[in-house]
Amino acid sequence: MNTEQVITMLRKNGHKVTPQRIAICEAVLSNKEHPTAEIIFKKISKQHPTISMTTVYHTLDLLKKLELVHEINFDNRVTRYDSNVSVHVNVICQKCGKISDYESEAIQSQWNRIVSAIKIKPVGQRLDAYVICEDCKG
Amino acid sequence: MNTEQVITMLRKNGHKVTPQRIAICEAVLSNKEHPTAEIIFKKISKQHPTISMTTVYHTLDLLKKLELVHEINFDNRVTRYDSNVSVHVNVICQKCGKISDYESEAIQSQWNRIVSAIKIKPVGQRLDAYVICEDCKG
DNA sequence: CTCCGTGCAAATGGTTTGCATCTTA
DNA sequence: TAAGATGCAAACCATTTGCACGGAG
Repeated sequence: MNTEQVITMLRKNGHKVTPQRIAICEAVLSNKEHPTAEIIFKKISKQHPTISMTTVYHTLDLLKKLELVHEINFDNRVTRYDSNVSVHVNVICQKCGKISDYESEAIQSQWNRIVSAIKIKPVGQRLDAYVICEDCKG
Repeated sequence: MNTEQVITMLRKNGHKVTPQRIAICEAVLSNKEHPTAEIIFKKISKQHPTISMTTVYHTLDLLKKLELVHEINFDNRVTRYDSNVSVHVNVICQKCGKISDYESEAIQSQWNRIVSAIKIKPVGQRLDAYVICEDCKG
């Protein structure tokens, strides 16, 4: 999803296009590491020194409604935003919290078998695998 | 997991056995609906009128460390506790928030294929499927 | 010109922490 | 009796809300 597509998407749904919104959209859609609102805020602050957390939260809510991002909580308290809305596995280290995404045809088809076994048609999904990563095993 | 097993588990790990702990353990381990700390607190309050949220939180943290429950956030803000630590799918309605568990040989084996495809040995997992349930479709 | 978006400041509320008292072992 | 558990009250802090100003359409 590039900048023009985001702008089109916003206009199509009757939302205004502001510099802040463009910056937030670009920041979250390009970051594959499940950033928090604060991480996005800090990234954008360099270009938009007057931006506020309020606007970041409002815009992320908007993107959530437009189905461009998913909201997920890996650890407590802080919400993370995932711009990968396709079927994938989040591999999360229990010690250091590092997150890696795995996405493949195989994962997709195994998941399809699971949902058809349950007889549902999900509108979304979340697959987490908790591990102790190599760095933390020592 | 019954009461005696919980008591044994606590003692084995050097923790004291108190009436409050027994009540909290029984409440969370018998409730399959992913209760919040407050739900557990209210359930126990009838038998233990002086119990506090502080104790509930402390005990749930303890059970988490002993791997008897998993901590999960389906919606924002409030943490839920899942006493089902086996491989299963949480089917969650996006509208009303109702949660159903699905567990089967098939799900277990498809998940095994996914983790072996990624070449990891997870210490735990979480599988969510988001749906709009029949009641909310109308 | 109108409506929506922005951002400051204040409120919210689930969870955590400090600490004095009580209980288990 | 010592180490740990309980529970009140206060602190915490990510997120939400109220509101006045500003910019997009």
